[in-house]
Amino acid sequence: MDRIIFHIDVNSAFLSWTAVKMMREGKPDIRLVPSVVSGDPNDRRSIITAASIPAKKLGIKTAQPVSMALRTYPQLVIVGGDWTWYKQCSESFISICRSYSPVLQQFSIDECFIDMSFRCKPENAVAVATRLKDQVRDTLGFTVNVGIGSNKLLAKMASDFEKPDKVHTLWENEVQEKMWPLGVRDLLWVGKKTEERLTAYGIHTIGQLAGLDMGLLMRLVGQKFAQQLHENANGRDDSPVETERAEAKSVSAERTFSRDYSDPKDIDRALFNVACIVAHRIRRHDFRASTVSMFIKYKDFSVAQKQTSLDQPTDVTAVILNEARRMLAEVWDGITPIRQVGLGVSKLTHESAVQMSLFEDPKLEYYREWDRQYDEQRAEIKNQT
DNA sequence: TCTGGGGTCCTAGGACCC
DNA sequence: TCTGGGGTCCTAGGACCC
Repeated sequence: MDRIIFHIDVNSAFLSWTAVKMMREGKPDIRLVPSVVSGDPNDRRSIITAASIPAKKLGIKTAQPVSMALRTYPQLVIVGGDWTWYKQCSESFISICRSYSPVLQQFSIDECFIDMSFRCKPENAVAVATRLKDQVRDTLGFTVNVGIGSNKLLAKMASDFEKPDKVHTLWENEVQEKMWPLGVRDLLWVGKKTEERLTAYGIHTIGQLAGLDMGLLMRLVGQKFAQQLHENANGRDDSPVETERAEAKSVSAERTFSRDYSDPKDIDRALFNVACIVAHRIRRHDFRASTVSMFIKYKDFSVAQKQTSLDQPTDVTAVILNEARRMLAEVWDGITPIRQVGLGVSKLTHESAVQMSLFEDPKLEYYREWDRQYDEQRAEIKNQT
């Protein structure tokens, strides 16, 4: 049976959500002028998290440095983000979508898929999607695009057509007309590198990709990816709408310095901070990690990274930090300026560590107590906000 | 102009075991 | 003494997503 999938995507999410909040405070609608949301508006190293449509028309793009956008348009309105507010907006948005179908997969903070197969007929899908989109706009104050297709890929591609506040269909019989003329870069999973490889062989459109010889495609992008690209370019995708949220497979944190640092004390302080954040996060989800990884990024954006396996899974900050410090000493000469440090853990389990008191570091109990106090303080700070 | 922060999945090569 | 092949785990690195 043919499925009916909706992909709902908030238009310029962070920017729209900030605009709604500002308007409640009696301020003008920043969606109507060139404006952007960035991490820290005062930091020259910040990049743009979301841009208004007028800003996009000037060539300002998401992920572009703020300083670059200011050069394009000095009067650009720059606002900071508010995660607490964004989470509230996201929850309200998702709950409206869920009222249309319980078979919902949240794809990110501002996107979801719903399976409407048993909820509407193909011929009234557009009417239902329009109702959903209008309901979000009229009750929450921000707009969404709804893409309709017979699978997730087509629905997602459709929601990316003209914006904002629009409903588009991309049924299988429309693939040739609506999707094949698009550039390969518009196909989901085709990024910069893949685009370069494809255009080097004269493959510019999704239609050309759809008809490409599999042998050649495999040599260009690898076997598995080739198969997926070939299916997707032909509009095929049998992945289900996953209602269960998958458990995290890794947790990481990273910090970019306001300028490049080369003093080991500064680097160690940053490593300490990210270790605290990562370890706290895994404890909160009752995880323990068996792999610790760290990386440093230099001025030229080249990265040196290391990863190591632990004998026993841990959630102790000091254990994770120690491994990271050891690896840092292996990859860094102690002189070359560093732009960014990061630390991550993976191979997560919920197993409690096997207690081998005979061999266990006697300091471990002290470390755990330190972590308990850290977690308590974090909880207090959270309660205050 | 000078590039954030948080994730997922895949591939390739080496070590080790049978 | 020299040889093969498969399976699994580990690390490094690359590409993509929002």
